[in-house]
Amino acid sequence: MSVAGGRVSRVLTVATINVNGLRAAVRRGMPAWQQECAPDVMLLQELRAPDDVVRELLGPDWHVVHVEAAAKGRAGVAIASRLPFEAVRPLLPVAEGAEEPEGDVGRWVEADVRLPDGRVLTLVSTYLYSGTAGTPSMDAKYAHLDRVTARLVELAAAELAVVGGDINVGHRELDIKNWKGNRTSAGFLPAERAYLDRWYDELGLVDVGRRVAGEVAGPYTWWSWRGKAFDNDSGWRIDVQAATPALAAVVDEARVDRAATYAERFSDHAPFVVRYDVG
Amino acid sequence: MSVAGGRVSRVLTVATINVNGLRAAVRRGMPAWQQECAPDVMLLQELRAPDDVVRELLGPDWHVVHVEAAAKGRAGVAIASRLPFEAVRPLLPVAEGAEEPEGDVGRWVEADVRLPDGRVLTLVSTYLYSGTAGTPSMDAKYAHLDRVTARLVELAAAELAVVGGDINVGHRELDIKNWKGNRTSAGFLPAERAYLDRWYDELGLVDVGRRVAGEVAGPYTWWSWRGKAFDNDSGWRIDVQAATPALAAVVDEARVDRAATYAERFSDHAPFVVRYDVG
DNA sequence: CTTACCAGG
DNA sequence: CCTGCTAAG
Repeated sequence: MSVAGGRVSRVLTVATINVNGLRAAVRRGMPAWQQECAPDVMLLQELRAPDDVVRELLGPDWHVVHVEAAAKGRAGVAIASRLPFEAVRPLLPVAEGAEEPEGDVGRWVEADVRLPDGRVLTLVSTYLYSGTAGTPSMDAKYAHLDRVTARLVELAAAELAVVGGDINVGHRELDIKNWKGNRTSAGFLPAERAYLDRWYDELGLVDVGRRVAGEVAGPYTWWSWRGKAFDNDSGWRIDVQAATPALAAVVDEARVDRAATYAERFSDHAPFVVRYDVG
Repeated sequence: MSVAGGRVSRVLTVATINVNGLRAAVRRGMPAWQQECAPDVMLLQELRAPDDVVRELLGPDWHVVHVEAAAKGRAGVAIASRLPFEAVRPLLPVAEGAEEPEGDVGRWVEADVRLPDGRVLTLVSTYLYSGTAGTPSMDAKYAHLDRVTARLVELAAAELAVVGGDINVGHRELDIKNWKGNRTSAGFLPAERAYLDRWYDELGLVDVGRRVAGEVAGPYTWWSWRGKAFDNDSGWRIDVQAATPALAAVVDEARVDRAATYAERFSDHAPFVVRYDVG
C-alpha cells in the first residue's frame, strides 16, 4: 500500500507475529525485521507490556490499537497499521447475560481500514490460549474458542476480512513436525482441531498459509526455545491468517520469515507475512 | 597457606565477598578472580542459591559450610576453606526462651580451622540486614545486630578470630563517599554506627580495612549498579574483616579487589582480601 | 528456556 | 539496576 512510482501500489502486506514480549523483541532486533519486511499492517500478539511502552516502542509512524491483558505482563494484542482505522473493536461480543472473562481480555482486537478503492477491510489480531492438557486451563481455552468461533461466523460473511494470530492449535498432521508425539498435547487435541475444521470447512475461511504452501509439512511458525528445536526445524504451524474467500483470492505471496537478514531470533515465533493484491 | 618451595608458607589469605547471587557471579567471571586471588579462605555472602548448586559451583577443592536462608533465593552465607574444619556453627546463639528469627537464618556461619602451628582460628561469614530507614525492616536489623554483638563479645575473647562479611553499615564518614547525603539512610544511621563503635572501641576488635588504609576516604567495597556509581567510585565501605588483636597484629596486606585482571564486575560488591602471616 | 512480575537489595 | 522467584508459555 506504499506510494511507488507516483501511484499507490495495490499490494497490502500483512504480517502476523507473536512477539513474546515486545520489549524483548525490540531489544533483539525486531526493528531490523520491520525494515526488511516493510509491512503495511502488523497483527501483533503477546506484547506483554503496558500501553505507553507499546506506543513508545512502535514509534509514531503507525496507527495503533492495543489491548492489554487484565494481568500485567501477560498476553496483549495489537494492530499496527499504515492506514488509519475507521473503527476498532477491542473485545469479542459477549453473550446475553454473560460477562467478559478476565483472561480473554487482550486476546482479540479488531480494526477496520478503508482500502484505496473504497472497500472496507476488517483486520483481527488474536492470541488464543495455549492451555495444558488435562488441566482446568483447557476450559478457558475451549470457552474462548467458542466465543472466537461465534465471531468468525459473523466475520466470514464480510467481503474482506483477515483474522491473524497465534491460534495455539495445529490443524493437521502437516502442521506439527512431531505430531505423533503430540497427539495428547494441548495444541493438537482432536477437540481443538475440530474448531479449525469448522473455521475452514464450514465457514469457508481460508487458511492462507496452508493454501499457498500446499500439501507439505510446515512451514512452521513456532519453535520451542529449548534444545535445538529451531535448528532442527522441529516446530508447529500455529500462526495463521484466516481470510475470507474474496481476500484469499488475491493473495500474491505468503511466507514465514524464519530468518531473513536479521540474524538473531527476536521471538520464539516467526512472522507470517502475506501480500494481498487489493487492486 | 599453600605449599611453596617444599614448605608450607605462613600466609593465610582470607577473602570476604558478597557475591550477590553465586550463579550470576560465576557466570560473570568470579572464577577468574579466584584464580588471580588464590585465597585460602573465602567468606561468602548472599549466595542466593540452594546448597547443591553452591557445592557444584564452588567445586570439589574446597571444604564448604553453607547456610541457606529460609526464603528461597535470599541471603545465604558460606565459608569455603582449603583447610578442613574442626567445627562449624551455622547459627548465632539463641537467648533463653527465644527462638531463631526466620530471617536471621543464612546470615551468620562460623567455622574453626587448625593452623599448621596447632592454634585454632575461628572464621565467621556474616551478612547483616540492609534495612530501609523508617520502615519495620529496621527492627529486624537492630535485633540481629544485638545478637551479632552478643556473639562478638564472646569471639573477642578468642585469640584468633576473624569476622568477615557485608555488615551493611558504614562506620565513619570516611566509609561512604556521599556520607552527607546518607545521614538519614539505612546503613549510616547513628544507632547503627554505634554498634560498630562498640565492636571496635569496647570489644577491641580491629577493623582491618580501616587500620591498613589509614585515615583516608574508602577504600569502598560496594557500589550501586545504578548510574555510574562504580566508575565514579561513589561507594560504601561495608565489607569488612573484624579481627581479634592477635590476628590483626599479623596482617601482611589488605586490599579491595576493585578490578584486578578480571574485567567484568561479577557483583555489586568487590572482594576484600587480607593476608595474615600466621607463622 | 524464555517472558515479565515481584520483593529485596 | 541488579538478583532469583514465580507463573505462564
